[in-house]
Amino acid sequence: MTTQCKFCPLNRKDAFVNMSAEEVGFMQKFKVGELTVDPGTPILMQGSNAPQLFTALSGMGIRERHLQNGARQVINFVFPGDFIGLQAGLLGEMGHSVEARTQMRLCVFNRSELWNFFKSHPERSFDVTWLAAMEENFLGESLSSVGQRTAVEAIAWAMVKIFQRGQSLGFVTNNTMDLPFTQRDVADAMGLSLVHTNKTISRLKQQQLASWSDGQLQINSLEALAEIAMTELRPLARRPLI
Amino acid sequence: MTTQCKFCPLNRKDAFVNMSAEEVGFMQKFKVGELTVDPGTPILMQGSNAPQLFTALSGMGIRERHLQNGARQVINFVFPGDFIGLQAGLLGEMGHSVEARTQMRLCVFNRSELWNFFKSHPERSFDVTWLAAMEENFLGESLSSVGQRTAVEAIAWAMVKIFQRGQSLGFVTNNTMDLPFTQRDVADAMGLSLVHTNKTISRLKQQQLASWSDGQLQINSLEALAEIAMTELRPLARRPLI
DNA sequence: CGCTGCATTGATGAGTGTCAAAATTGGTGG
DNA sequence: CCACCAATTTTGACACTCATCAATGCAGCG
Repeated sequence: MTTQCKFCPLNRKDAFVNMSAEEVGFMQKFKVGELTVDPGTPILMQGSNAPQLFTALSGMGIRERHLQNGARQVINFVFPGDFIGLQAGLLGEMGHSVEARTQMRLCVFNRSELWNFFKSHPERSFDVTWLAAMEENFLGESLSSVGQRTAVEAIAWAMVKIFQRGQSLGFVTNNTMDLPFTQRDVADAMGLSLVHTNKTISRLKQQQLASWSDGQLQINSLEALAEIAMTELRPLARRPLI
Repeated sequence: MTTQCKFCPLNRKDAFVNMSAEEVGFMQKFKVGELTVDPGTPILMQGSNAPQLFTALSGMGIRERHLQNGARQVINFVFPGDFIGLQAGLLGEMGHSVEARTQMRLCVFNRSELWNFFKSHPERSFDVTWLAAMEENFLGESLSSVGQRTAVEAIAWAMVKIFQRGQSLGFVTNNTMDLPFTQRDVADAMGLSLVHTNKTISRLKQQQLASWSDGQLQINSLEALAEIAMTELRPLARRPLI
């Protein structure tokens, strides 16, 4: 027997909407197991018709999409609480791959149950849709970054977004959090070359705004970064857990 | 009394999943009216908390997002059958604006009814989520275009996507369809400058691949374009109508 | 100890952006 | 029907951000 949902460590974090005991009970039935994967492990493959859906319990990863010429676009970064596989669950095919960047613990659901989900628990299906809308919203912001922001602006924006997400999950102490991603990941996320990304990051470091080395991201002034990124610092909404 | 749903012209197109008479009846109650707007009219505003949701019945438009420095990212193009306002309906705030590019006829729903929707008609709420997942998928593709494709590739990609959508809606005759967008719209969609977009389009015209002038897009070889764009030509899935 | 992957740095050049102006189109009113 | 205006498209010249190439350093690891 895997860990019970009522002991789920995420449900206690205030980044998330708390579930009622009844809801937890229902989710428990929906859950079919737990999966732990090592860094680098592919979790879902672009184009695949995966039978399983996941919620990230711990660890981080990336969503990425490959083009025919080998180019890679990182769609976004995966944090604990993220729901993985919505596209497979609904469309029958993933538009992107998901890959672990740290060791990750995943809560596993059965895709075939998704429909029961909608039928019997409208609140929960509403939550799924809420997450989808949130994702759509975020991708719109990303698109604006890649399309309209300069390299510095884009990287400042990415740092702000990542850092805020980290804060909400309690990953930040002393303005510092662990970042398991490579500079190539960030470069591919912002549509920049690795070299230029590297140079841009060092520029931000010189300006004492943010430093990222040895897998540690330290932000000196989130406000200053947000200013550069032309984005507003707003507290993140509480997310529902699936 | 506005036009009845059972006479909705979209429901007959084979781009869409057909609704049962019972479903149509339910949607009829959900519908609160119809709205016709002129080209250039803003339909929803970024940041607004709109009380109404729409389904485009006819005409085209764009979703766009503005940055603080005035830059604009076109998120995507709106075609008949598209559901507009999901973010407002679920998140309470739009992440982007929607603006008409031709005269548009819109089916108007009341946002406050959305929850009843989920509660009483799981199939329909499933459809809403399906559309959200589809949108997420598309935005991932767009992100890849803006981030990884060159100017020619990106514009070829955009043409393929628009043309395919046009085909599925019956807008194409003689390999030609009406395009009410400006080159600036396309430029802002692909993260390119207006000038470079213009020159790239003329290059495609010289190569006899596609010509776009006088609001008419003519595609000579969709296959060749798709090849350049590094994308596969797959028939579009039937979309549910909301 | 020699891999291999990642970060870092310098040099060079190409793809795109910016600027500016002319050509074209469409709409409006005299 | 013509004159005028605004919006859009088109073209040319030039500048610059950013990509590419290449080499070095550095850490982890079998």
